[in-house]
Amino acid sequence: MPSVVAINQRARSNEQKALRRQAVLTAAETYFLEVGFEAFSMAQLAKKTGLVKGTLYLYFKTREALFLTLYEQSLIRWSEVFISHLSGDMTSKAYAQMLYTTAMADGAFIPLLIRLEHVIEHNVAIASLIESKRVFQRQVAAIAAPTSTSLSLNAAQATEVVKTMGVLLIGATRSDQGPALDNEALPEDIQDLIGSFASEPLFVKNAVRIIEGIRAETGI
Amino acid sequence: MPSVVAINQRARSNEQKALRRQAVLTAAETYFLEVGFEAFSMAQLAKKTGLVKGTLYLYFKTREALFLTLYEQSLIRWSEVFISHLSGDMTSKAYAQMLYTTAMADGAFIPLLIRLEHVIEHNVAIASLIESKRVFQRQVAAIAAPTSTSLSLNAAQATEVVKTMGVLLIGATRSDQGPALDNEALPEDIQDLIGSFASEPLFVKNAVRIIEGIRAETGI
DNA sequence: TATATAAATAACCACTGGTCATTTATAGCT
DNA sequence: AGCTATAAATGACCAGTGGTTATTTATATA
Repeated sequence: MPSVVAINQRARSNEQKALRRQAVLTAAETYFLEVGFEAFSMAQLAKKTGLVKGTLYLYFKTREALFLTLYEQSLIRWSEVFISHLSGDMTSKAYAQMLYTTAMADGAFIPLLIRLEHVIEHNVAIASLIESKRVFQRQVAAIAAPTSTSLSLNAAQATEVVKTMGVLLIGATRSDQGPALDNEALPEDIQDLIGSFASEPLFVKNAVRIIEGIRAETGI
Repeated sequence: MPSVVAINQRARSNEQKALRRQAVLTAAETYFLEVGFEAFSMAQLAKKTGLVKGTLYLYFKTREALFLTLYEQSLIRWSEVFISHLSGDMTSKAYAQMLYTTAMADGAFIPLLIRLEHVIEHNVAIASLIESKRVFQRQVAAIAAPTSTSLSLNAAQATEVVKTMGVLLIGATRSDQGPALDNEALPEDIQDLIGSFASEPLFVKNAVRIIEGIRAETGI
């Protein structure tokens, strides 16, 4: 009764099935990091896993269901890293910078987050969607607690900061999602324009403005 | 020499071709508003225009090239409406509210804006991309000028406000892009969560924080 | 060792965006 | 008025997509 499922073996126990499912997810994440969301094909993923396309649909109802799971995992993973980097007393700038750095360091998190509502949530069972929202809610709470002490905010303020940071992160990192125009054949004015949307300062500066704005609203 | 191109006629002059191209764009926008980005198919669009799929590719190199043009047109259209609603002296809240309202009123603008970098720009000739960025730059400048007087900011601050508002708008309207779960069969905690991301207050509140943050940085 | 079960398969489906050799409307010339 | 060169329009075609399902087959159990 092997607990590891080799290729060409069948996953029969629940444990084996969970293992195979996770193996698919791991392969999917690697493949996703290679080719991105749009070029990601289920047939290719099947080849990478050594399974066949139809088998993948035994483990995930749709392509988007797979991505939703990938998103949940990356959200949890990033949250834990971010929380572990929060310290007792931080400036809003240090906090924002740490949030940005840890989020960017997780290659899958932002690209998945960015496509959540537009694409991923549109081809998923409602039950999965609800489950995903609950995971989100739980992670917001998990981050809000240390945020409250790090930034000396009350609980409601900390929760608002966390939620708002997510919103800002999505907007600010948009420029990183454009095509890779590695060749600097772009005219200078366009390079300047793109440069003025560099995601890191865009995020950090506005995160600070928002956090300080929330803090200032204390007594009102 | 008719200047209007009827169906089953051929567009030969440049003027006729431009007209037909615009007719395709108009049909595309209507169709887009009906079915959204993901369900939009070139074959269906062909049927709606009375042309044939291959003919569409005479006017647009790719599906995304069509969407890029639609985006440019909606950007210009919205800019003009927004500018026309700016007055000499506005609170940052009134300004933000007007920006949000006019942007939402244009059904195509935000859904296209949101997909610009992730999808649209990835299947378009570099020349078109550059052209599109120039249109963007021009509209930012066109909005920044009245913004400067409306909010009593200097030119650099006004430009930063305009650019940052775009970033925030994308993040804040994300929740509107989720699947239409009209049925209130959602559990209450999920409804509350979704409610806490209502795009309008999310945008307006944080826009004010950012504008006031930028204003406060004047003397530094 | 035989059998029931369900995991895995492979052929299949309708569809997609995009291409291109062929057809044909028509502007301009004789 | 009729001819011809041009290029707009067509439709058949392509490789690929996400997803389905009847069939095969590995394997736990009796």
